[in-house]
Amino acid sequence: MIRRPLAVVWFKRDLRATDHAALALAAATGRDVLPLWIVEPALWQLHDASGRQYEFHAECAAALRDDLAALGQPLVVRVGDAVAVLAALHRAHGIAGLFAHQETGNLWTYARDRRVRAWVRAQGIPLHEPRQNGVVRALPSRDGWARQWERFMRASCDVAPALRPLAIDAGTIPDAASLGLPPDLCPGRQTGGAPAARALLDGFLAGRGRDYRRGMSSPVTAFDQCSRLSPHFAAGSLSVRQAAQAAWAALDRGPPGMRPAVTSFLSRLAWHCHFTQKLESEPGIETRDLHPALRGLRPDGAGTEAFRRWAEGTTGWPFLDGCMRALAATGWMNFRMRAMLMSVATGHLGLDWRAPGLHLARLFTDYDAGIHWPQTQMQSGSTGVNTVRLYNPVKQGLDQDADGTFIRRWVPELARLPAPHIHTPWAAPPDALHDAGVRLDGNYPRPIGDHEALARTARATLWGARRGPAYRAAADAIQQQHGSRRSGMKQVGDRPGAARRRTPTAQGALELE
DNA sequence: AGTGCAGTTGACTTT
DNA sequence: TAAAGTCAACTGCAC
Repeated sequence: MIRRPLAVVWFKRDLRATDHAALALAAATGRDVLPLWIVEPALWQLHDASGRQYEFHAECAAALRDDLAALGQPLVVRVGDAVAVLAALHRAHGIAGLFAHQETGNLWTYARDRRVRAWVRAQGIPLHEPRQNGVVRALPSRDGWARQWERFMRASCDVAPALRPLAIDAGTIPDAASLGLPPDLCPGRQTGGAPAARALLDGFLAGRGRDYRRGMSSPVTAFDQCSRLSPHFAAGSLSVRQAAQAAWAALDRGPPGMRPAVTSFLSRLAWHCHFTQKLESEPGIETRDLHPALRGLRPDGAGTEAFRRWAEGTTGWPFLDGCMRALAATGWMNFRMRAMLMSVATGHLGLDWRAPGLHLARLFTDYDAGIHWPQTQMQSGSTGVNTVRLYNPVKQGLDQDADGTFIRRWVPELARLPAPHIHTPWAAPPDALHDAGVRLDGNYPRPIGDHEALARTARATLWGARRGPAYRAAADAIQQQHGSRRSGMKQVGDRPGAARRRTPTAQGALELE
């Protein structure tokens, strides 16, 4: 039998057929192209993985299978260890080249990619790893990063190539249970796949996002007024570049009045890559406090009563509980409230960020290590670069949900309590509680503590760790490596003693809303 | 019509 | 992406 060695395109978190450099490169070789998705059980067993994420990815893969079938060869799916699957394909068909996008994942996928790299080298198989977003591998310095981001995003996207059909079993996409994933009830989960992504993008730019800048802050409005593209970026069913180019097109010829929203959206696309770059440059961010002075500051919270109540949404702070429950039921939460959830866990409750970080990772359909772990450390005050930001769970509720609409929906025990008591049921008059059918520590808990006193303690702990001569030097080094050059924050080379003023835009250095 | 004053607003600092 | 505190300028109002 004459073997025709294959150009294998390994799809990872890039489950789309368009703007896919690895697919285009493979097709350009003229060889038969095998589009491959490897479902790795060990990856889905990790503590940051969940059923909702897998199901979303599986829907993306199913849509990709259809898109590729239309091009000539459907997606081939195999279950198992990546090296084992590739080795089996190599034995059966011969692999002439492996094509896969560079990607920034967690420590497990980082190690997995190194194993695959070692294997292809040993086999003499050429490996091609093109870029797919604004993240730069082996980046020597952050200088000029923003400029190269725009250059990459402005470059034209690859169109999907025609594929020759192969006589290879396409395999089936397994369900979550067969991978050993526990049941993960998420009735409001978003739907995966490039068509769903395109519909969200088009709808957002056509007018749904008109009030984006104001609407993103409150969970009452954010579910409708944000783009909701995050899970698609995480699975790759839409590329950041495809979104950026659609946004630029909307600025040129989209509906009038959308300009502020689209401009904000574009800046967030850049931030998406900015945060991923941090993890790409320093993968240890997943497990290690960025600033040495903050290591070991807080106890591991896993298994504690405080952690359990935080994770279940029964802290007794109604707005916080509502946010946690809404996240569990939908797989999504707006940025501000994500920060509040992490801030309360690591601030008021004084827990180390790792267990809360893993809990949130599993609840996020859009979990992406490159966004999540840099954000987790920032929101916990572990980077040492940013100021301590403790969110007041009651004040946020009064600001973002003044009339209690959101709390009523997600904390139905309190639904009949009128605002403003719904924000502070522990302080409500007994007859108001009675009339609303609320029994404190009966059907809704008293708060886990006095949030103002807890915040004072947290502030003292976090600011206390910042005193000491070694603190500033280490913080400066972190800013130099990871900070945005647009931020207006102190740069090495600033004159000592020069005013380090932060203008309102400079405060926005790490501002996502 | 000017004055005193309590309360508000916004800019800025500190934690 | 915070919140609380300080301070000065401002406002509305009574007299």
